Amino acid sequence: MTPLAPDPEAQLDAVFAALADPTRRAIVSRLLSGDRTVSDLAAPFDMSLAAVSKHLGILTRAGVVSQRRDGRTKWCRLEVHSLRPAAVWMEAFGSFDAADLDTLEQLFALAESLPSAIPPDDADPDEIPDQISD
Amino acid sequence: MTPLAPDPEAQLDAVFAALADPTRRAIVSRLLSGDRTVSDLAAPFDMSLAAVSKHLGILTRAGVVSQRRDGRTKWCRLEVHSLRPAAVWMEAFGSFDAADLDTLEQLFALAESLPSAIPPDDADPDEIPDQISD
DNA sequence: GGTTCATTCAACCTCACGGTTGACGATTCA
DNA sequence: TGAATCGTCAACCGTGAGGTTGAATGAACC
Repeated sequence: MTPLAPDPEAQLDAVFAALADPTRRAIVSRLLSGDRTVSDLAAPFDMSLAAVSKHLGILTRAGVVSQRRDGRTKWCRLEVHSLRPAAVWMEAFGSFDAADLDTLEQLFALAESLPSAIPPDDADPDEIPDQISD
Repeated sequence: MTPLAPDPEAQLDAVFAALADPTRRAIVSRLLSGDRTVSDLAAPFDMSLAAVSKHLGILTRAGVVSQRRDGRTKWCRLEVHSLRPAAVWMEAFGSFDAADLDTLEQLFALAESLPSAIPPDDADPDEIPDQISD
């Protein structure tokens, strides 16, 4: 499935295009919590399994997701490093410098203001409520 | 031409899709050095002016570029702040290593649960120059 | 072997992209 | 006034996205 396109321009094309869809962004977000199977990833969406399989194909061709076969199931893994060039591209435009640190700061401040939403580094992990536990 | 889509999810769609094209990324890059006219932006490309005009339409609809008319020429300006939500999304995934993914996951879940965590960019009217919509 | 489960393939639909060309409106200037 | 310039619009073409359905593949289970 040609996991990586050699041309860096085309690579950016593929990654940005892969992220330009809410279903695929949701898939990427869910893969943050760990590897998942195709049908597991497809479960929350109101569309056919074939449609999700296509989305995963686009993510895989863009190098954002890798797939490994285990028996009759296929496990999908987020390849975070593949997002790096696109992130660097956006950084290059200063879009993340002043104003956006502000936004992140807001986000983190917000996080701290809520009880045990995001624990500090030395916090006990058991405190985390199961927000993402489908 | 509806410069900004209100739905943040659709906003991400539009910005990522706008950046998923090398011509449009080159346009955005050139706009870093300052405002430019449409034909000035079109000059380096081996395509018709109408094609570049379409690209600018896509960038404008995504809010990445604003246009103001001055006589018979139209000046295009890069709206860096419009890249912010996409940059936050990307940068978060791209720069945190695996150890931080848990925290990141919590952060995103939190951000989604609070719609006003990332304020929409139409909040500051001072920043927006006279956007003349044909 | 036959069946069920997990996933993809193939064909089809609709719609939008990315490009072209030609006509058009608006503006500037001789 | 008339002509040149700037930019968009409209129509068209080919391609691919995003979805459907149904059949096909491949592994696991009885």
